[in-house]
Amino acid sequence: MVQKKDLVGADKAEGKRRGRPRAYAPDVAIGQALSLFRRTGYAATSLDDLSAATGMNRPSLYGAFGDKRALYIKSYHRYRDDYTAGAVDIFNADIDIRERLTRFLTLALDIHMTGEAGPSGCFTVMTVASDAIADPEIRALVREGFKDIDDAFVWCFRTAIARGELPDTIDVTVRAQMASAMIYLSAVRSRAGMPRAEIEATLVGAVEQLCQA
Amino acid sequence: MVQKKDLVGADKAEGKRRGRPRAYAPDVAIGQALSLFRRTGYAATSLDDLSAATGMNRPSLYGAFGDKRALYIKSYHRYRDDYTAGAVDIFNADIDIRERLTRFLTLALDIHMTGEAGPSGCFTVMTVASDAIADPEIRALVREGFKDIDDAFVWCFRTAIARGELPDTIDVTVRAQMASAMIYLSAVRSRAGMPRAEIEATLVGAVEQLCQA
DNA sequence: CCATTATTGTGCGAGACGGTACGAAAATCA
DNA sequence: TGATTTTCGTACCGTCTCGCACAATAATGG
Repeated sequence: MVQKKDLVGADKAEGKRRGRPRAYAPDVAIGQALSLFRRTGYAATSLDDLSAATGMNRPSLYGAFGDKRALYIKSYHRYRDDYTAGAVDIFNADIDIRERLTRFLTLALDIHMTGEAGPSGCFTVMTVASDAIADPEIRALVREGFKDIDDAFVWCFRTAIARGELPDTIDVTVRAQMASAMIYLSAVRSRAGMPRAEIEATLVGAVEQLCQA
Repeated sequence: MVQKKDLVGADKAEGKRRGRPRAYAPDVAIGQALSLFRRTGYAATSLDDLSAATGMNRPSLYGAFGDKRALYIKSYHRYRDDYTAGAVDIFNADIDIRERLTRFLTLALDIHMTGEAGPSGCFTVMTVASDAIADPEIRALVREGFKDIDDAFVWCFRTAIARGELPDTIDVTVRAQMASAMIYLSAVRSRAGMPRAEIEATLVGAVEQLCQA
């Protein structure tokens, strides 16, 4: 949970920094903060908890990332970056619609299932369900996140039509949003503690249903 | 937000109580607590907030419902009761599968859209996304809630097959869970602030898709 | 009219919380 | 070595938090 004090490698790109070296790697700390935020949510996660999880004391935490809200937003961006990194391969792969949807939903399930103390679910859904959604900036991030997923699935179905795998009579928008809904299902049920196999079976069945002509 | 001090009618069924009369109606207070919990979540809602929302001071709140956790659980039961009350009519109605699914999803959307300061979403999804999910009892309640909705949709599709509206070759379980997923979509997107018409259009399209032979 | 019962509401106390000031520590630079 | 720069880490502030003690209040019972 806590970073090692030595061998941080914080000064990888830039030349030797002037003062006392940092005892942490900022990107590692963000990852640990993200883990904790995902497990316990925004309000229930204290700065002391974050301090313990990152191995940084509160002032360092504040100095490096700003206040709790700023750290949360940085964690959110980290989450999104991790997510999209995994999605790129699926976009580029030369596979049919069933395979593509399956990979997307499996990727989501993988992410939702991660967590040191049980599955943590989807950070975006966590955020929308928290009081943090009252914050306009966070609200905008969340909506953007949902839209990106919708767009990804729209692209999937359009590509499938272009490849002749589905007729162009289907309602691409509706199918894409139903696929998004299956991600919400994965998020919610994984966090509720339902067994992975059960959720996976549902997703597989949904893919089949969504790929019907 | 705050209950009127007079004309409570707390002593409706039981005979005259002995001591000083209550300045609140317990069921009204639970409803107000539920509203607040739905808006701000478990951790971010303080007893002071609940006190202000119900018009009861903290000691009365504590004496009447126990601590915050107990009040949350009571609020959850209230939410479920309200929900199921609306669902009964839909179960009993002599309507086809499209109409039945539409009514269920519209009922869900109605609930998710309620809230004094914008849509509050689904209390069950809020709970699963909060740190309260670490509590075994609350966890069990949530899973039970999800299962009930699944079962309701399974019943819908089975009934549709029995009425000859759908072939018995469809995967009832998968379709039911996809319908549940559309409820999660309603919950998540309403709280994210997406316009009702947009969500409604998605639900309508999904019903059509789910009722395809 | 007084005792009894039940609730109200002020107000307290110990602790957690977010955030920050300030001196100690550890590096580089001259 | 000594000055400078940057970070670390203790210690602290004001506020909020939950939960409860205790007296005032308002009803009923005799």
